[in-house]
Amino acid sequence: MSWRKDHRRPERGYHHGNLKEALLQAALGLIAEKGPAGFTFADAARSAGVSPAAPYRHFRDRDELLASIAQRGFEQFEAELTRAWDDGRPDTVTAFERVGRAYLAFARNEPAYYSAMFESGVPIDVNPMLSAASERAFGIIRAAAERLAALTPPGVARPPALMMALHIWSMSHGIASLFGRGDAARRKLPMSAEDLLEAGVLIYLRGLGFPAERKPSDSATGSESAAEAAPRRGPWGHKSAT
Amino acid sequence: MSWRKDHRRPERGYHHGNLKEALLQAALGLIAEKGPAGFTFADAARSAGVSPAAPYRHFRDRDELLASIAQRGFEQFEAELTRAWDDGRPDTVTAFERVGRAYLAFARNEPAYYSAMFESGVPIDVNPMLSAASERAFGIIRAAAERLAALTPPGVARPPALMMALHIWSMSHGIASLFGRGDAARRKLPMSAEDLLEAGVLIYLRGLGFPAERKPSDSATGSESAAEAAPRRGPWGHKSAT
DNA sequence: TGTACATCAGTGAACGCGCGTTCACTGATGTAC
DNA sequence: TGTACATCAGTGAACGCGCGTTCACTGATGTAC
Repeated sequence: MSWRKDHRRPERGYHHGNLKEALLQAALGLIAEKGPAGFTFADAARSAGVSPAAPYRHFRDRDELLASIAQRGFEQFEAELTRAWDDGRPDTVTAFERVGRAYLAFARNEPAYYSAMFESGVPIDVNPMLSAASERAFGIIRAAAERLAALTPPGVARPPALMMALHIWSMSHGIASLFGRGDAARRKLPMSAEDLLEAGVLIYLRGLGFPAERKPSDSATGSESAAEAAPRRGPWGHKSAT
Repeated sequence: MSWRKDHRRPERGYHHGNLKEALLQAALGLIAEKGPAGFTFADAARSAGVSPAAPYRHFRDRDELLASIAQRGFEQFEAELTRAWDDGRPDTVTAFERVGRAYLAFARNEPAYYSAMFESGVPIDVNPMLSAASERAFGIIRAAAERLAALTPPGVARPPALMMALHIWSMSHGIASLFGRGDAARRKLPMSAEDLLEAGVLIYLRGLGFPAERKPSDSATGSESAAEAAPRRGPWGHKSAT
């Protein structure tokens, strides 16, 4: 087709061409297989098909590789949460619950990223890029909580929006790490993790005055649909599909 | 004092005398230091002052040692939760919140046990003794949730008691693993983990109809104090002591 | 009470292995002129 | 367009290390008689 250099088959001569990326992918695969503690720098090199010394051209050590993966994970996580939140459409509560489901979906679909982010022991604070990425992801949850806080019916005592965000994050993370993944160390559940989280969030929201006393439209944004006022039932009535 | 053999000084001759116990303690200390992934069988032997072959007399391998620690952790955990629950005294809601605090306290005070139990990758299901111990610990939370469920005001939709127990467990575990320990990988919080959990549980309980519509006494047991009816305020009004 | 013997619990030397890391090197690529 | 040279990115051999595990062994303990 084309004779342009960029389109050459990646025949993998002496130079790999994109080893950094290949190492990240290889490590991700190994983490998915054996957990974040179960892969080594040499493993990643072997899996990428290069000599054990090659990774040193791209990462100072294993921790730097792991931190890169965690950072990328947080970025992808943020993107998923942003998409789910969809700026609070069609209404704040619906979007909020969707964020919760997106959280679990990420933990389930990207267990390697998730464990690199939360279970690998990578210190978040010491790496500015990493902690910024982490903050941006949490920022989505926090922004959603702030919109929710602005809607809380008057007269209902509520904590700061930050705290609400932390509650939702904690419950999501707790469910994800106790029940949300397929590995053998997790406990069996008589319901799906998704149903468990949805019910928990619903009860929590009810404790904040939602949706019984919910306003017909979000006065904070003035753009919510009438679906906002539709009555909601807990999901614990129907059997889980899982 | 006494010349009885049992009272001899443990002069550590050829025979250790209590090596199994010593290995468990040594491993516990190493886990506290470096995490459950960061210790080795040889480490434990060295730390207990014996040759690297000695542990094989007591444990098949590192996993069996780790499982023993996790089991012991669950037993101690169960004891703490039982003490905190105190059979629902002086009233169900107060005792329930106390269980939550005990959960966090255990995670904070016994991080080595906690991580062996929940973060070490030990498969719970395949070891009957271990999974039984785990079930007994969770049983305390479930029993508390069942008492709570029996008190739920009529007309308030609520999930099965098992699900309520899982919600509380998940939120507690989420807070403990994200914010509850001192290690560097955890995130900084503008409040204490205890306050965060207490507020979260209060909102959750409010979502179940507590305590606003709470009965003056637990009709389920008929033995609760009048404090049951006292109004409760969220802890988010006062500054955290931390 | 004493003795012979079996069993228990730990020793220490040895092994093979894979890891992290360094090193001089070399093939490939980019660029100045 | 061609050439010389600098730089880049990977090689492969080597090292020291600690781990898991095995092995024949031996000191200590318990017990039958």
